[in-house]
Amino acid sequence: MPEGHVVHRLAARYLGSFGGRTVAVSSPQGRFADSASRVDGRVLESTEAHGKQLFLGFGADEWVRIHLGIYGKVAFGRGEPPAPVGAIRLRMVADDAWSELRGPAACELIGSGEKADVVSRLGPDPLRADADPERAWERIRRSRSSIATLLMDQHVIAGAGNIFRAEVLFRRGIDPLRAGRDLTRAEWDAMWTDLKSLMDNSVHVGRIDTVRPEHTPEAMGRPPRVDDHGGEVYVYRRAAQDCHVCRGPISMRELAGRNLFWCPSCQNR
DNA sequence: TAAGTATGTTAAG
DNA sequence: TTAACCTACTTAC
Repeated sequence: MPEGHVVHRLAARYLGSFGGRTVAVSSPQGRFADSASRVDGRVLESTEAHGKQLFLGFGADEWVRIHLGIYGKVAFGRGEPPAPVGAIRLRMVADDAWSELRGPAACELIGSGEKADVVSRLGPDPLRADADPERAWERIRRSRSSIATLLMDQHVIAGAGNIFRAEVLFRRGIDPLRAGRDLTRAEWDAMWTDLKSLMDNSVHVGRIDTVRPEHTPEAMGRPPRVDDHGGEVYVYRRAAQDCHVCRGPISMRELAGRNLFWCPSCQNR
């Protein structure tokens, strides 16, 4: 379930459950076993999220870098940890808390230099206070790639994924296939501001809700909608369904290997 | 039992 | 542009 908001929530949760405490670290599945033994019994001192990258800090120079990929999940609990079930790559246990990481694309122990390298390759993360949207704009304003492609490129903007991309483009009325260099500065500023507020909200509520109050099914006099990804959205995974605003059909096509959703009538700018 | 699906990234061609 | 790779769960046969 991983776009950037999930990763920021995980950083807070790992810190809340284990920060400043001695933790038992293991890898029941085995693939992280050698590295786990090197931080086993140490104190988890800090956690950081940069886009979709999660870092768990042990001492000044040892970091567990986690990237959930498309399947990765973390379960947390209190009290005695359950017997291992399935492929648990990273298990962390303190005296009264435990966590289990399954299915990450990456889980590795790295030094602060490698961590800095990873972070330096990322674009600004709208969820971070130190984000500089100007860096993203410098890339976008020169690029022939579509804005839809650019929004998913972690070197341009870090943390947005397929849902935030589809939803912010809808909310700004922007045709996803427009080239980055054809966007105006005002359009970019509005998009960044909107993306930031959508992502901030998602960190707080733990799901992606993007539908404005005036467009909810209730406000539009329509039956409430149950979405299996858990949030209220305008276009994501709503191919061929009615647009909440104009009631025309939502479009879908594949773009760079990912499904792109948009409303051709509302997104004409 | 097999196939299909998923909010992602990387490497090979 | 395509395939490979992480894992669990749902649906079809």
